[in-house]
Amino acid sequence: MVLYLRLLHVYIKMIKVSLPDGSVKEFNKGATPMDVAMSISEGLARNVISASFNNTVVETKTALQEDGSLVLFTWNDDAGKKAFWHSSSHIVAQALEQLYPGINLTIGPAIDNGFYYDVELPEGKVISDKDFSQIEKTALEIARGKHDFNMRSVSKADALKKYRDENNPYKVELIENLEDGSITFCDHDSFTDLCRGGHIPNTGIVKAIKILSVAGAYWRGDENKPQLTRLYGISFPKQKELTEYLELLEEAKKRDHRKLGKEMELFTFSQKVGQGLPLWLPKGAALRERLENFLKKAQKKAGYEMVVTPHIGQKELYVTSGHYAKYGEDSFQPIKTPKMDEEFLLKPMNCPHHCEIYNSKPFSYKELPKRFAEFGTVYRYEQSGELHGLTRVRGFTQDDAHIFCTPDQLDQEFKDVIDLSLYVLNSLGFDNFTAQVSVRDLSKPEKYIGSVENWEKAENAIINAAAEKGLNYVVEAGEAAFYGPKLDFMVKDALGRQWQLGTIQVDYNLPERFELSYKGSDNQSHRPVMIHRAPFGSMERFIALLLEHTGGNFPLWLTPEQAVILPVSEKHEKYAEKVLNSLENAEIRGLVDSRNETIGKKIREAEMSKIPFMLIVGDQEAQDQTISVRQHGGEEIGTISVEDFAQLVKKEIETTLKPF
RNA sequence: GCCGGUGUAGCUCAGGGGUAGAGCGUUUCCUUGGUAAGGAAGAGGUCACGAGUUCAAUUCUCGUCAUUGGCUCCA
Repeated sequence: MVLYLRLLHVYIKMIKVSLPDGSVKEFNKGATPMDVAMSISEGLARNVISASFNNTVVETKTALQEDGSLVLFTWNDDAGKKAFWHSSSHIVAQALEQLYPGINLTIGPAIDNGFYYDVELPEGKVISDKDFSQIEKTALEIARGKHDFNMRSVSKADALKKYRDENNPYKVELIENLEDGSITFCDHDSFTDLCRGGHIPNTGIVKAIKILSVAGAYWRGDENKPQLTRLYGISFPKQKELTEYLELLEEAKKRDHRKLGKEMELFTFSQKVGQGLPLWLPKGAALRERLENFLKKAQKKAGYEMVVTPHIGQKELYVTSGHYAKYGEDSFQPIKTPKMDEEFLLKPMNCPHHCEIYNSKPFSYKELPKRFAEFGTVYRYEQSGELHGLTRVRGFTQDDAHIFCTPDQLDQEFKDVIDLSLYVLNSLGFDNFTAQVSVRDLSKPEKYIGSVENWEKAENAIINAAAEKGLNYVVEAGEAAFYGPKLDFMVKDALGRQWQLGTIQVDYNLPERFELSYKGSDNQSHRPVMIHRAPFGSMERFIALLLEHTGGNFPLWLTPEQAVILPVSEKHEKYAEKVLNSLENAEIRGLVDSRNETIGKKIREAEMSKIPFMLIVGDQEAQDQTISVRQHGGEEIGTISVEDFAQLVKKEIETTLKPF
């Protein structure tokens, strides 16, 4: 019977299309997603720009040949935007072909915010931002032509011939890696491009195109291959949306930590000191101290012990750890001493030092885990082009700690570190982070040291812990450190770029290399497991992201001077001090002597420093034993008593800094 | 390291082959004890650095350094 029905379907050329709402509709074989949209409503048909059929991206005019599930996408769907932006990259490519005859196109995918196209320009040509408006204009003219996007299959031989004739080695390379029969081109207007599909119906839907930037990008991401010119762009179905997007970018720039750091006098750089070596100004140093104390407190409760190690170590130390072999050449070069053959390296990480601390005395299994913590400043010779404000520097301080434990304790320790990391992120208002589990690239075993067995153990331990803690995590192959897999907490900056903050890494290799051991209950010597971890990651990057997230408006307890108390004349100073003293229990400081300064100036200074609470103390207040409290920005909270204010501050601190 | 951009007063920026400008800030004085207050007067720049072209370079060219958007990298 079933067979009969199926045959009947084939006979009358009908297909069943199931839709996301669960409904199933019948259509003539060869119906397109656009036909399906039309059958639902005209409005939907006007807005549908892309579709997926049986989980494969299709065009809106792809003829459906079999039963299956169909999802229609509009501009409001991510998949719709992808199709829109990818189609836009075709339009821009056509504009580039018109403007730069002899150009070689390579690839032009959609990305999270827009699209890019990698091209090889004709000899001697460059594109700079001055050329953007011309490209945008040309692309828009093409778009206005309302040209349909049409897919067609091409044989491998024909495809190769086309691009060999055009002398485009990049497309040839791409096609050579494709299977004959699966190769498709996409045409619109007079333009043709190798493409696997996913386009909007026609170019006319694209109403606004903006070229955002130009950059160099290596072919296939390989720095040994030719460098192409990459144009980044974005497009919208309405001009207004482009304007809004550009305004959003402007807003984001205001939260740039480099701008805020300068305004708030937190840190600076000096050409004389050197590239990528931040100088912390008094207010920035105070902020760092606050953060350090916050973490130290939590770590103390979690059973960590502080240690201190020097900033340099003998070369031999890093040869033992394996870091020298891996990074020696590309690092700050050894420091010589008057003695022959004696070389020291600036420490690029704290682990080897901490291993030697562990080695300073024998441990029983009863004493484990040992948790050694240090705010350790390290130096890494990052490529000059990679330096970026405080997020990528050459000298930075890790909130580092190494946990030495028995294999049995690993799971629990790892989970405890996850808890600590989450506590840190949550306390400081980072709610939008993702967890990334970085594992080996199995195809490149030469990149990693240590036994396969240990790697598998470590990777499983991390994935289990992440799953059990309910983290929203992704697994990235090939992102592991050379000595072990890791779990990183990723946070986006103001412009949406992802940065790694906290990190937790399982390491079976260093204990091996440093011959670490403990005496087990069986009276035998055993190898401990090591966890590297840094909940902030580095003070520098963490503060950078904290600035971009808060726009500089920190929770009360974080600012160097949380409250300014402004006695308006000498006779009120005693009273101001009383206010101060009553607040001191709540960790408030910062009496500013304002005797010889005008009120307005002090207020201005306070506001510029983004101090969230300001107290003005005068006759009235002294008499009533009250304070008038204003929040940053000038909004008056009200008049309250000294005691109430102290309570308010205490409450603020308690709610912000939940006990760990 | 590579491909683009940028570098002018403390900050934000304009200018442009004839050795410099604005706003804000800063200094002094006056006014005002109350929320980025008003008035007056001043200070402050080898126009990142070096070389070249030129009668003349801050301006044009090249190099260096720094910075910035990407790529590669990220212990």
